[in-house]
Amino acid sequence: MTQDTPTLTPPRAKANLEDIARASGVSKMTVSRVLRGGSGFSDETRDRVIQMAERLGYVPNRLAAAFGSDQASTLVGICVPRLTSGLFGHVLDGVDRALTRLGYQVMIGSNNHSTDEEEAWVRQVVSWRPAGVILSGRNHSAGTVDLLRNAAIPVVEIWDLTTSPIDMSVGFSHYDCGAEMGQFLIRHGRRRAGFIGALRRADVMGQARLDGFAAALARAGHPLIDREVLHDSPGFYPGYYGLETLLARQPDLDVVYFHNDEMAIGGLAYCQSRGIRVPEDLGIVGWGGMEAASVLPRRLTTTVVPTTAIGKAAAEALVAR
Amino acid sequence: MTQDTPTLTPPRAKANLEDIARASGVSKMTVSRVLRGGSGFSDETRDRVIQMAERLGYVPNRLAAAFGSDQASTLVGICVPRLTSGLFGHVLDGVDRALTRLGYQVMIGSNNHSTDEEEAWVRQVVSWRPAGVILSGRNHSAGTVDLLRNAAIPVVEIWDLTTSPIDMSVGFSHYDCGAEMGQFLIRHGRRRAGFIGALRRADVMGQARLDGFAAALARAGHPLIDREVLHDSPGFYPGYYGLETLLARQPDLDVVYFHNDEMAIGGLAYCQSRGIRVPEDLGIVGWGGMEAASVLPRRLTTTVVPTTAIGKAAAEALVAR
DNA sequence: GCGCAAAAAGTTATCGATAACATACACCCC
DNA sequence: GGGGTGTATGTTATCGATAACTTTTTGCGC
Repeated sequence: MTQDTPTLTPPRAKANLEDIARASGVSKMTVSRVLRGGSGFSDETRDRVIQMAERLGYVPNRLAAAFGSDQASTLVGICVPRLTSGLFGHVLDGVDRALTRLGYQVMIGSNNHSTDEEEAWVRQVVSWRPAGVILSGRNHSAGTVDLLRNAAIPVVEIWDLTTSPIDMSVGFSHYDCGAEMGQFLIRHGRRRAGFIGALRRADVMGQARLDGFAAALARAGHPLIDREVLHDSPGFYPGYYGLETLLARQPDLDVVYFHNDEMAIGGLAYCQSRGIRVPEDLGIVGWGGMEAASVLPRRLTTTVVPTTAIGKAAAEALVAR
Repeated sequence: MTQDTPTLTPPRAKANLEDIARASGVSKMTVSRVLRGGSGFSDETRDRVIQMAERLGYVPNRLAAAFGSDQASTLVGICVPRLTSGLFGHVLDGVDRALTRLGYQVMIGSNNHSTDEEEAWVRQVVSWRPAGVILSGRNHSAGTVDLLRNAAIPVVEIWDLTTSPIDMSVGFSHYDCGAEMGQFLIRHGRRRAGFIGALRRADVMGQARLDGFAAALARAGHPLIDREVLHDSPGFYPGYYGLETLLARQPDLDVVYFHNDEMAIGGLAYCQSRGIRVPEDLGIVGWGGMEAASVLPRRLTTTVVPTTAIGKAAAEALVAR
C-alpha cells in the first residue's frame, strides 16, 4: 500500500495515528496526546491535528489502545439470568445509561440461571480484559470466581445481596423480600398461604424468596400449606396452570404467593375465568413490580424492585474503581 | 518480573502463549496452533500443550488476537431503541443465543429513537473493529452510514425492512403492519377509528404503522377520525390517559389503534374503569404481541411480531459473511 | 545574552497473538 | 539413494496505540 499524497484521499480506507501525524507534520505521539485530550502541545498544533483527524475520518482503534496499555479498556460485561425478563431489561437500561455516559461499552450475556453457562460467558469476557464485570446473583461456580480473581477484574454482584461478595455487591435480600411479604400477609389476616414457583432449584433467588416466605409464615404459626413448583419458565401460562393445579389440591387457600408478577398475572387471569374474587376469595401476590400490574382491574399485591437503580448503582460502583 | 521456574507457580498472574511455549518446550506458534484447534502438530504435542495451558490457567487475550489479525474479532454490536421494551428484550435474546453459540460476544446499545445517539454509539463500537453490527430501523444519520461503510463492517438492519439497506436487512414492513390492521378492522365492520401514539416523529416505525393504517382506512372510504400522539414514552399510563383524551374529543369512535400493546393495555384499563365494553362498545387494538396481552380478561386485538426469530435471523445473516 | 525551568515535541520499546514464510525431518516411490 | 511430498515445527515481521523516557524549543528573570 503506497501512501503518497496522503492529504488528497479524504476518507481513506482507514487512517491511523501515523497518517494523521504525517499529514499534520508532527509525531504519532503528539497526535495521540491531542486526541486523548492530554497536555503538552500548543493550541495551534491541537487545532491542526484535530482538523486533520476529522478530514481523514480517523476512527481510533480501541483494540490497539486497550491492548497496548491494559489500562484503557472501556469494556464492561454484564450477565443476567434472562434477557426476556422485563426486570432485567430495566437493570440493563440502568447499567447502559450510566456506562455509556462515561464512555464505556457494555457486553451482555445471559445464563439461564445456570452457573455453568455463566462460567462459559465469564471465560469469554475475561479474555477481552474488561474494565469490570457485573454478575447476577450470589451463586457462582468456583471456576468463575477463580477466573475473575486471577484476572483481578472488578466485579459487582447484583440482584441478591451477599455477605461474602467476590468483590462488590449491590442489591437486596431475596430471603428478606419473601419474609416481609409473609409478615405482611399475616398482618392482613391471611392464614392459609400457598406458593407457586418455577424452574425448581435453578433459580436460587426465587428459592430464597420462598424460603424467607415460608420461614416468616412458620414463625407466625400459620405455616405454608402447599407449593407448586413448575419446571417451566416463569411466565403467564405457567402462572395460570400452576394456580389451577394448586387449587385442585388445596381449594381453601386464602392467598397465593407467586414467583413473580408475570406468573401472578397468569394466576389473576385464572381467577377471573373461574369467578374467583380477588382479593376477597383469594389474595394474589407477585414479585417484581411489573408496570403492567399497576393498571390491572384487580390490583396485584407485589414487591416493587428498584431495577434501574440497581443497574445504575452497579455501574457506578464499578467505575469508582 | 522474573520468570524463573515457570512450572512451579500454577495460576500465575497471567500466563501467555510464551509461558506455555516455554513450559512445554515448543514455540509460541505451535501453542497458538494447538489452542486454536488448527493442524500441524502431533497428538503428543497437543496433549502436552493443552495440559500446560490448563495448568497455568491460561486465558487467551482476545484483544491481542483481534488486534494482531484484524480477522479474529468476535465482537458484534446491537443497538435497539429501548432496552426496557419487552419486544427488544426478545430480539436481544434471539441475537444473544445465536451468537453466543458461535463464540461471539455481544455489545449492546440503545438510542432512544435518536439517530444522533445511534451515531454516537456506532462511533464507539466501530472503534472496537467488530465483526458486525446490528441496527434497528431503516433511519440512520449520514455519519452512521459513512462510519460503517468506511470501516467495511457487515451491517444488518432489523425491525423495519428497507429497500435500500446499508448492507443487509431483516424484518418486516411497519407500514404494511398498519395497513393490514386497517383492512382487518374494516372487514370486521369498524368504521370510526382513532389512533393513539407516542414519541411523535421520533419513533419513525410507529409513525410508519400509523401511515399505513390511515392509508388503508382512507382507501376503504372510512378515513381515520382522529389521533392523539403523546410526547411520552409508549407505556401503560400514556395509553390510559391518551384514550381518555381522545374519547373526550371523539366520543363515538368504534375502535382505537394503539402504538403498541403496552399502551393498548393502558387503554383497556381505562375502558374497564369507565364501564366501556370491549370489544362491543369500542375495539382496542395494539401491536407487538406482548405475552401478557393473551391472558387479559378482554382479548386485545394485536399484531404478533416474531421478535426472537428476527434476532436470530439477523445474527445468522451476519455470521454468514 | 546567560541560564534555567517549563512547555512542546520526538524516540524507542512494548503489549500478545498471528500471518507468512522458512526449516527440519520422516517416509515412500521409482 | 535421489527427489518429491507431507507433516511438524520454528522465525520474523506486524498490527496501532501508549508509557516512559529524551530532546528541542520557548519564555523569562536577572
